[in-house]
Amino acid sequence: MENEKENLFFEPHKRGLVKTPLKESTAANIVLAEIQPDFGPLTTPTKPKEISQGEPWTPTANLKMLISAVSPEIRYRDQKRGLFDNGNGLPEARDCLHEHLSGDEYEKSQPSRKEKSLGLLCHKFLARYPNYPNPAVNNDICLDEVAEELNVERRRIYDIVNVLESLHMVSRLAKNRYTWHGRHNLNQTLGTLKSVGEENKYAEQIMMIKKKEYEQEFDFSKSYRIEDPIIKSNTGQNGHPDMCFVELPGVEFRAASVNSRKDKSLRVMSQKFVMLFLVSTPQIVSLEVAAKILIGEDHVEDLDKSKFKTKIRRLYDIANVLSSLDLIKKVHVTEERGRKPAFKWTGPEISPNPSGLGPVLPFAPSDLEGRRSSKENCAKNLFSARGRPNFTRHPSLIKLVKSIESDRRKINSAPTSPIKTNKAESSQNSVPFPSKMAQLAAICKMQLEEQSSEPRKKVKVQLARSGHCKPVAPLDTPANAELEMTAPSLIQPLGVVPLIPSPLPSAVPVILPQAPSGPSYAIYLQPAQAQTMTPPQGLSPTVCPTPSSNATRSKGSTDTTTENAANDAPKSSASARPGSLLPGLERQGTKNRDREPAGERGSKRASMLEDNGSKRKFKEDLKGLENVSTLMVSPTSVAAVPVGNSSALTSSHPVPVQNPSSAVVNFTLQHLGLISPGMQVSASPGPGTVPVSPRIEAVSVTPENAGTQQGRATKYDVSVLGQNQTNGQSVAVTGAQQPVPVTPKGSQLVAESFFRTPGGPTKPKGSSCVDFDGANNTSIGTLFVPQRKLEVSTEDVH
DNA sequence: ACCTCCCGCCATGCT
DNA sequence: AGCATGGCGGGAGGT
Repeated sequence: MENEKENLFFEPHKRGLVKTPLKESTAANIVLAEIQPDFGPLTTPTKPKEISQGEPWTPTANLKMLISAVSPEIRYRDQKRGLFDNGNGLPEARDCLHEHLSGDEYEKSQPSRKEKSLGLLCHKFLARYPNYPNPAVNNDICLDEVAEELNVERRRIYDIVNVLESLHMVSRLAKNRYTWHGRHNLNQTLGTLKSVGEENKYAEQIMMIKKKEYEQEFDFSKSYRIEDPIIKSNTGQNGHPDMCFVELPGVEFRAASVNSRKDKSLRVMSQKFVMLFLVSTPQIVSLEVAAKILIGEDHVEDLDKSKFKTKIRRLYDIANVLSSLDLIKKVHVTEERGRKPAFKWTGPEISPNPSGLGPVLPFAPSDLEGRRSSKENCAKNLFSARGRPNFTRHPSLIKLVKSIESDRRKINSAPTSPIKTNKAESSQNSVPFPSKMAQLAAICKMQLEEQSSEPRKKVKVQLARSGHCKPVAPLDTPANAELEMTAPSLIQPLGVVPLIPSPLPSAVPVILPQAPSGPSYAIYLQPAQAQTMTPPQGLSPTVCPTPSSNATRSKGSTDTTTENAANDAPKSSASARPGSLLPGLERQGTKNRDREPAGERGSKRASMLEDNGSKRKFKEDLKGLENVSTLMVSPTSVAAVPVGNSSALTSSHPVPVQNPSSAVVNFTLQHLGLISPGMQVSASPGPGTVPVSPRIEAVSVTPENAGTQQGRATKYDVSVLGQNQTNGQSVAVTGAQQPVPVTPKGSQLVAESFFRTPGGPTKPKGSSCVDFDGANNTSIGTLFVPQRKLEVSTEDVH
């Protein structure tokens, strides 16, 4: 992680490949990762120690040292590592060592549970490979070797690889062999997942669950049950396709065995989990909700507690890997029920790349190439699957894929690399260290960044500005940026949020045509399901935006204020892939991310507002809301256009849905009391647009591993509900995310935050937020929700 | 006591 | 049969 830079174009662990005895490898040593690029293939593995500790020259290394100095835990770990290094993986050696130790000592020498965590292991694993591998090089991964080198059971490697596979960061080549793709396809994959998530109406589902919860809450007599009629109905009827696995051509599973595998549950779960983040507005997803949704999709019938528990366990596994990838980070959402573990998306903001609008990040030359041809391929086999989700592809496809890949390699050889160098920074975040250290780490990081990436930052800022100008916030993402450049016309104003539930064009699975530049994705559906998919029907009407949130709010209001969330977004994202080709772009994405919270902040305040309306009343309100929602916004549509993604709109909906009428919407909202009279939701992103976020529930998000993300403690109020609120989304789309045209100030802020945020010591709760981007800084308006008044303000609260 | 999630049994399915 | 995969959930470490 930390040193990805170095890894950039090195062949992924050749050493491993050629190396004979794995044992020598330094499993432990690699911990944070730094792999020296040049281990010769045949050379014996260099001692990890050298590697890991001798990185002084790297900024990362410095950071580590600092952290280590400060953190006993880390130091301890390092020490252990040292031990191992000495023993160098030879079990015998280690044992001997242990023999000399007293029980106590022995214990200490034993890696603690934490040190064996999947997250850490994943970091080690990732450290072995460059984020953006040179396709020309051999990027094969031998699971056995990796397992040995990392000193873990192969089973654990599967856990990691399966998740990576779900993101197309690796693809299976053959038994025991995978190919490392790194992040080349990541954005594209995420875009696809987002599209699929939208189609699946995950946003709606989340809302429903939330709603249910609220209702239950108020209904004391009811005990909390996982099984929900709603869910069931959703899954069953709403055509929720039980999509199995979204593949990216060229990266698909090649081994028949794998393809045939029953469910690929971990992989599928991982994708779905990611989808949830991508479609929810505050990109925060609680494990509980995620588990319910995932279960719901599968077999609602069997929902039971044990299943739920199991699901949660799996989600933790997945979350650990995703966290290592810096795509999410753990937070806590405080609701009436108390603190609930949740995860916040910290990955790049992405725009759906469904039908063809370009993939999110077409930049990489390599990708372009692959994409080109992939489209065709995909389509064909999609349907191969018959009874069960079949991942098997037609032979011809395989050939295609191969050829594509070879092309890709040729093409890619030089490409991307240069810029990527910075990634190290981002990865650093991932290293888990005590939250206490987080700040320190953040600071260090900041410093490092400043030192190393000044130029880049500037770039980022610039991009950000441009992004602001863009109508839709999401556009800020790299992808968007690209879009903008290439096809400005495509971009739609925020207002464009489709209020009309549009039947998903893509209903049938299948292939998501890529933009010209991008490859298409094939979604394998169960045959039966595929059919179902089409009608968005059932659910949409029901969706009730916020009601539940309100409820929550009341109770939760108390908590609400409290938290700080880390908004590391700016930093994390920025740092995340410094090296990437699209540094600037990515950062923008980050910005967007940051922005999102803005709306939430408002909600927080709202939370403060007290309502305490009677439950009954609340319910009534809910009902009203529901109706409204039905009337005005289809969840689906909302979901589809999460953050005002122009691309999404265009692509997903063949016919750009025009906002029926912002006036109508406003009227409705006002009428319902969802927004204050003064407020306006405008269809087009413009100044004055009011981002209204229905999420009433003010939830505070507390970043958990500050360490990972550089924990800056910034206050970040998030309404949990926001995740799903349809309404919220719809409304939010309008304004919140897309701040008005960028004001100079805004941009400045951005820049500022960019630099400052990370390092900033914890801000007192109240403070803050400045980190978000300028866009947020404007207070937009107040949203009234039944009983509660939500203040939607993007501005910095203090 | 609850949250996390490691660990490894064992089913599944390919070779 | 043997091996690769990976579902699954008991139960233990952490807080």
